[in-house]
Amino acid sequence: MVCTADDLQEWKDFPKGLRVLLLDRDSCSATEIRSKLEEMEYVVYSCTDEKEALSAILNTPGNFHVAILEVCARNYDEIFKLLGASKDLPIIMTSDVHCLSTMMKCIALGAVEFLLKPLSEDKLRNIWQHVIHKAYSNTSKPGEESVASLMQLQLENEDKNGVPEDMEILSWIQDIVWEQPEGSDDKSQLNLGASRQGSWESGDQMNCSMETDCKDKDVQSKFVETTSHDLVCEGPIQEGQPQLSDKKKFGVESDPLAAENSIQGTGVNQSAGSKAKKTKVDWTPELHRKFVQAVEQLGIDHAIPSKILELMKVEGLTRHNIASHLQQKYRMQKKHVMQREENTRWSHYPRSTLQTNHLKPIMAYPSYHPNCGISVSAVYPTWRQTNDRPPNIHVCGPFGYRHWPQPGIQPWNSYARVQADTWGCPVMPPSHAPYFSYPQLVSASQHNMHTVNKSYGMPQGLFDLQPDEEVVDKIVKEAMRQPWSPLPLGLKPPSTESVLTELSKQGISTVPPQIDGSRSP
DNA sequence: CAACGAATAT
DNA sequence: CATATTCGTT
Repeated sequence: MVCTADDLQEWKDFPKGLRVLLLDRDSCSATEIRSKLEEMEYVVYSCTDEKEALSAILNTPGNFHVAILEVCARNYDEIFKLLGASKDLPIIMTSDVHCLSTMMKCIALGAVEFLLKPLSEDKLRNIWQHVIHKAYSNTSKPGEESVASLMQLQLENEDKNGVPEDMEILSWIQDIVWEQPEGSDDKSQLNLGASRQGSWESGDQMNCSMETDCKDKDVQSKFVETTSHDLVCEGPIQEGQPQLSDKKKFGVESDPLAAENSIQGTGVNQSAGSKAKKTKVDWTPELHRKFVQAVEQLGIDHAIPSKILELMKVEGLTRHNIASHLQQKYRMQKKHVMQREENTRWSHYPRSTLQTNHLKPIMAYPSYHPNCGISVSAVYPTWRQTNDRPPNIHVCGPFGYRHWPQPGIQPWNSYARVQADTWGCPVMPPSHAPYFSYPQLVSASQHNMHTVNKSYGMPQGLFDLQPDEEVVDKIVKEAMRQPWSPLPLGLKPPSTESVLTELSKQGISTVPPQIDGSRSP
């Protein structure tokens, strides 16, 4: 095979240096793609006709890690031969023609992904994932083993600062696995990855109708992701797609799939001419991620249902749905903040049981790096701070303590005009974080945190050191009675999720260990 | 009136 | 429980 799991393990700076075979008749487009790829430090071999590509693949097996092949009306047949010829090489098809059946055919024939042109950086950036997938799915079953190996990879990258625990790594992996830069069109990778070849039929069709309302059986497919925008969505939402006219060239019949981007569970409605999308919205992780992304994009201050709705571009979803979801999240956030609040008070004296043993005594004011705390927010990948917020923080009171009732600051449940953020983003000096907020894998149940963890594959576990429940409870209640009590202001360290997103946007796909600023030598 | 957030209902 | 629906405000 082209690239084995072992290769990957030893690969420094993966995916830099990944060798990409590029076939594009249009030299303009080829050049463009090439330069983008090269910016990401992929190594590109381009060719302009299929024969060349074919011989490159056949004669120098192992020379490429991944191929990007353009499909068009003219090379239609040859390209499929190419597809067939390269078993181990992950092949990404690309085209400027939006033709569903062609896409399907490509995928069915083994292409790992179909990217519609133009190929943005975002689309190209993650092509390495296919290499990984191929490599691991060839060695072992794609399931656990591969993840295990990945974990090992991560661990090896980790610079042994003792910070992350197994579970944390796991959640990294989860993050990585779940993390597709939104707005790009590449999420299909995951689906493909999960279900491997040929399963598109089930994958796609179910979007239409398969979802009968035999709910309650939670067996119901989670895979009704609302993701596959550009591939299939020709709904009203998307900007005009003139490409449709090209269909004929490819001999496609009328569009088989119509209401793609819609929420699942609409099976019921269909019959009635009107859209009676009354079915419950299932907030799948994917859907939720869209939501999250929308919120992030808007910035917490402006994340209101209608705007979120616009951004999510999910057909069938209503403002109410969003509002409801938002509310739920919001509440969750509030609750946590309050708890965390309390934790700051309780954390004056570091518990010995914590892995903070090797942390040195904390400085009262870590004026350095507001962001250095480890992800308190691991639990809240949701609310990324917006960058319009200056990095200097108002810390209330000395370390570990804040003057609690402090009049004159706005209520935390109104929209923040100042720094404080409505969502109650973490507000303590970053250096505190390690004391109480590691995503420890405490089984959340013992801490009454059940609401939080189970959803959306978020990293689990929160506050290791909780005072007795009733105490917390009491204080929480008190806090609720005094909404005017200000929260300390501060910055939230970016969530692992957003960090990873950002990194991947910058072409860094592995997680540098140093992002965890909390470790201490 | 529409959209919001909170409260309440399912 | 997760979502939907209702309610009072803006």
